[in-house]
Amino acid sequence: MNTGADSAIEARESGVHVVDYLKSRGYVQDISDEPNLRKAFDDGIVTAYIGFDPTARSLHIGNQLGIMLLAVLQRFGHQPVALGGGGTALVGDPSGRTSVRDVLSEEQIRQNLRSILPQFDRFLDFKGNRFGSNPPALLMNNADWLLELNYIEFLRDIGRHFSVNEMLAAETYKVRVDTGAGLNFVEFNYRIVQAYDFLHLYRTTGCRLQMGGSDQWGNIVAGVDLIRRVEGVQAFALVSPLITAASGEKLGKSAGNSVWLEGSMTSAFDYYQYWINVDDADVERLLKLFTFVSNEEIARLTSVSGDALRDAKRVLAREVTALAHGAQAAQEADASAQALFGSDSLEAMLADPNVPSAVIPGDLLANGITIAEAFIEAGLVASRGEARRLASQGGLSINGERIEEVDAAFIPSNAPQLFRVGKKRYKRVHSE
RNA sequence: GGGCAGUUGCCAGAGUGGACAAUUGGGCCUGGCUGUAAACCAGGUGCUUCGGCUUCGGUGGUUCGAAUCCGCCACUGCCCA
Repeated sequence: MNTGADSAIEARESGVHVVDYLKSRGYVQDISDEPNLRKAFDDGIVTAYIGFDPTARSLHIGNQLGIMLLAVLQRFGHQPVALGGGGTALVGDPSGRTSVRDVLSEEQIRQNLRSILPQFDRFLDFKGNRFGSNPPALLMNNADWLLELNYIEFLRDIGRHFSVNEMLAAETYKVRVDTGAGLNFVEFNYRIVQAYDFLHLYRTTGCRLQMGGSDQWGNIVAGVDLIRRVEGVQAFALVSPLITAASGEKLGKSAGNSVWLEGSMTSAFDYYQYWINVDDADVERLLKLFTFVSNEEIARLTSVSGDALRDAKRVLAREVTALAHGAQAAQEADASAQALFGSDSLEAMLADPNVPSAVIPGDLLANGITIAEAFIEAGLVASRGEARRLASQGGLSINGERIEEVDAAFIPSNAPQLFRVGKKRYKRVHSE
């Protein structure tokens, strides 16, 4: 089932141009000067960066497209830079926001960065030559240079290159001004700060390409302009389309919650489930964007329709989970999914250590609890009222038996019991 | 600095003294049909020992009774300077 092959590495070996590979995969929405960027790639190692906002203590699926862009470039022998926005997060990007963003504390951001940075490790190679010949990826934090900026110097050297008229005309700011939603001065400066990042990276690492989602186009081009004005050098922008699920929902949202890369926030099992549950219409696109499965294999997998498309989803879920959580975790998540959904075997589900489990402590059981309370203890429902509602709608079961009366006494068992809410939420519950 | 408007449940947004746990839409959840998909249909969506209890930016009042009236505070927007 695991295809094993890495289409980016194969493409490089067979002489496909990076830009063509990126395009064939659907990563490219816009490039600032494609002919010259192609030339730059041909002439040697290109250093490229993407910024990541440390607004939470883990990256989520929404960030993963950017990681993939970096990962592809590295497989083609170029140098990716993952930039933690420790400094810019203190400012807050107004792009795509209709209201003023909450600003996190410096300490909060620092903590977030510490836990985020290791997550890149599975996708990128920080030592070098893991994908044939390739330079090591770099990890940087813009707080390192932004925090020590001198305001007056910055205004004099950088600020003078920016036209307020031009900025006000930009969609990002215009929307906020026109709708009267408000835009404070700090946010207004975000673009300038990000442009400065690009300049700084050019100066310190020779970075000449910034990538990102299409919503970042304006910010990236501002950096390209700044580098041209200050250094007289051509830099490039490459942005990917904004990826939304067929449902119109933002990618990476499950029931309105983000799907995280951090296993303690979203388990590998749930992560796998997110991908296997994607809309039929999204499978092909997601395989191209989030895996290294070859174009031919993807075409083959998605040429079918109906039920058979589930094989494609399974490949998607396995491959992406392997990237984010490792091959072992992907294998286990896949096996668990088979146990839960592939058969009706209660024994299989109960025996599966990868199905999330919960423990009901003995001191609670000593006094006797109701079924509703047991579900609350297991973390499957929030309140008795909810348990009652679900039961009346036929949504609760233990070991496959529908619960009719949630106020009945819960009967503990020495063996684990399979609690279920709806079709997809399961827990193996142990009574102590 | 001055004038005006606003702050309601996950979101949008009704409600202007009792019939309000609060109309409606979206979202979400459950059931049915299915393929762990989509679409569609139905129900649900504060907590509860089912007696009640706690919610409408914060706080203090008025009143038998306040999301609704009054004072102060905070935040947001608009207009003027």
